Amino acid sequence: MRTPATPRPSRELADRLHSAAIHLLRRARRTDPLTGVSPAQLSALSVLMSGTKTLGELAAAEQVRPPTMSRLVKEMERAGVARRSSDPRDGRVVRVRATAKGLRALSRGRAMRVETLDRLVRALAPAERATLTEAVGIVERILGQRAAPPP
Amino acid sequence: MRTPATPRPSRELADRLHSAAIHLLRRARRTDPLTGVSPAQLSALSVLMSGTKTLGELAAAEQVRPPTMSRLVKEMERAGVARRSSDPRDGRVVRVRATAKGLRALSRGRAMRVETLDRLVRALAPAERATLTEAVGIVERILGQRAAPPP
DNA sequence: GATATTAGTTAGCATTGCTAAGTAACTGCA
DNA sequence: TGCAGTTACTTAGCAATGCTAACTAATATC
Repeated sequence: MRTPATPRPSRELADRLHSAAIHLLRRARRTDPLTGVSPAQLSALSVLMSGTKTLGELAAAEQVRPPTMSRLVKEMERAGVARRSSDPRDGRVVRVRATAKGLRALSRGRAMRVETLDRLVRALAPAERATLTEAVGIVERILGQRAAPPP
Repeated sequence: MRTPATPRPSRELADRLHSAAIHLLRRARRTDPLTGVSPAQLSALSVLMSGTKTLGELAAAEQVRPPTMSRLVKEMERAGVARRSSDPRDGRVVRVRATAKGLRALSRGRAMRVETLDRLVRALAPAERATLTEAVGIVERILGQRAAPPP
């Protein structure tokens, strides 16, 4: 990799941000197998946490094609973590929602991931935590993540 | 999700950190297919960027079992992005290194990912960039990223 | 009512993960 | 030295998850 004659600070930051995100997630994911739910199912469940979605919406949220999601939902039903129902307004649409079992698995997996990260974050000095909190807010904002919290 | 009576600030930070990393990477990865190299190969190449690795080291770095890496390296050889050689000191060991073609693909893919993030970061105010830079440094540190190079 | 569009499914393929079991090379110790 | 155990990797075979192409059924359009 060649370093340009005039280094661009924002570019270097983007690079380090990228790398940090990769390594952070790699660390967090280690506990996932303990949920007994596969990674794709776990990820889909996280989308269903906010309520029922159509199969197409779920596929879009997961950045996956409809056939892939169709099969994944079938497996999730078989595993008892999701249920499908038909839309009374539009017979083409398949509505998908998480079961209690699915939500429990998601919650457990999430808790373990967060606990892993929390152990790292707890060790920080208050000022560092503040910096990190502020930075996370910035990242959420630039990704357009200000998802409105449910009332 | 139930909020505990006494919320733990570090736990909430860990949760947001987790979510931010997921969404950041999801965004960055969108350009990957343009490299013509599969995701697993691209990730393995990033490990090989720092030089030759044994197959076992590569598997460990990628958090994958040896058989999986064995086959991946075979595919990478077939695709012309990596080459294997034997270790003169230990006949059991397989050394793997990236080819020029592999490094080019990696570099291209990385550049596109970083460019995606850079576009987001460039829009920030200097103070926000500074905060983000500091935060990335903190994350790098708590993940213990100064992996000791082998002697 | 014929035609076009949309939502999902089915079929078939490629990639990538795993475990179990095998091979070859090295290590250690009587 | 020689044989047993360990280590590094490979092979074989299975499961999960991604895709495209082609299909069905329902709705929308004209």
